[in-house]
Amino acid sequence: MSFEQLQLKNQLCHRLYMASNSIARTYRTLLTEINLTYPQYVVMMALWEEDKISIAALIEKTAIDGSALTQILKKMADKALLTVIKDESDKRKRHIQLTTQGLSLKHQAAGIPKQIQCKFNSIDSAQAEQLMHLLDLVVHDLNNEEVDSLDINEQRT
Amino acid sequence: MSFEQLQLKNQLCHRLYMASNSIARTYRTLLTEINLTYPQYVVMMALWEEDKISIAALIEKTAIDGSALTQILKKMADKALLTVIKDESDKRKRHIQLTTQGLSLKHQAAGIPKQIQCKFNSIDSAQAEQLMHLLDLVVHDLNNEEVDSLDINEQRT
DNA sequence: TGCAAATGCTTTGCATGCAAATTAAAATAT
DNA sequence: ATATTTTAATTTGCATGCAAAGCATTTGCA
Repeated sequence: MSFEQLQLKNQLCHRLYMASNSIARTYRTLLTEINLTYPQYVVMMALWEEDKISIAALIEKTAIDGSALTQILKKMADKALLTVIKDESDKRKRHIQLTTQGLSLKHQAAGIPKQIQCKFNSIDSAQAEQLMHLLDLVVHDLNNEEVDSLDINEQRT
Repeated sequence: MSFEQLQLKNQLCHRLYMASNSIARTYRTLLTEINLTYPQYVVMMALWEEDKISIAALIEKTAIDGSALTQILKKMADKALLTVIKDESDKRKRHIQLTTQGLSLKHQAAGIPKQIQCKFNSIDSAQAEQLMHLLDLVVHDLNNEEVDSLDINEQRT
């Protein structure tokens, strides 16, 4: 039996692990200046794009785990970046709304993407596109297992 | 001022975030069966490749943070997968050695890479290679900032 | 030789990510 | 109309990832 595939250097997953940690670490440094963590920054980006959305929509958009998001939103509310509003028509739902402070933070954050991009000296924009595309495929393959096998089943019947 | 770059869908980092989480989640399911977490599995892979290495070497090989690794190794020692051995020649150092049990786990884990690969239906091996290569570039760019700028300075003088 | 600086790890504190259990409210089925 | 199921979030418990501080040891140097 061969164990080559158990070698770390051959594993896509380990590359992803390292790359994801590296990038989070890089962001952390920049984000400390505006008092945000990386997931908090992701939430802010989602809300800067579309404000006053439901928590479910925020989960969908950010891909942050729901139970983690609850905690994150609580901290962000404590920092007066946003407000949690109960939906009167459906009392199970909550909506998130940015405060004036949360909105204005967008200007301070506007330079961050460029600062990150500056660090990528070995990759051109075409390669970045390619990378994003490949990562989308990975995520699709890993997350839509039930769906895909369902499709297969449907073809069978 | 344009805020396009603040859009989540345009961000490489968010792709990496999602992909890394997806893959960790996928492994988690498989690894539960052999009672390992993903970082613990990474440590095991490193040790299956080369046993009796120092903690520093393990950090180098796994890219796991040192302080986290201390905790992880403690738990793995509790599970009798490995032993921490003090280096008599340099009492600051420790070496990690697999137990018989830790060694034999390799056989139970041998099928895991293939099980993961089976889930990738949208990517062929060439694309996987490409992806790994691009991720290597990302990691290099983000981790070797000091080194690179040092090179530049050296060229200047 | 003697002591400051560098090493190799560990400890601490904080912020997730996630599975599983819980809670409250709304939608459905009978 | 009422019981059952589903949905939307929160709570809980465990395992990291990481920066910063702490601790023995070793090195390097005056």
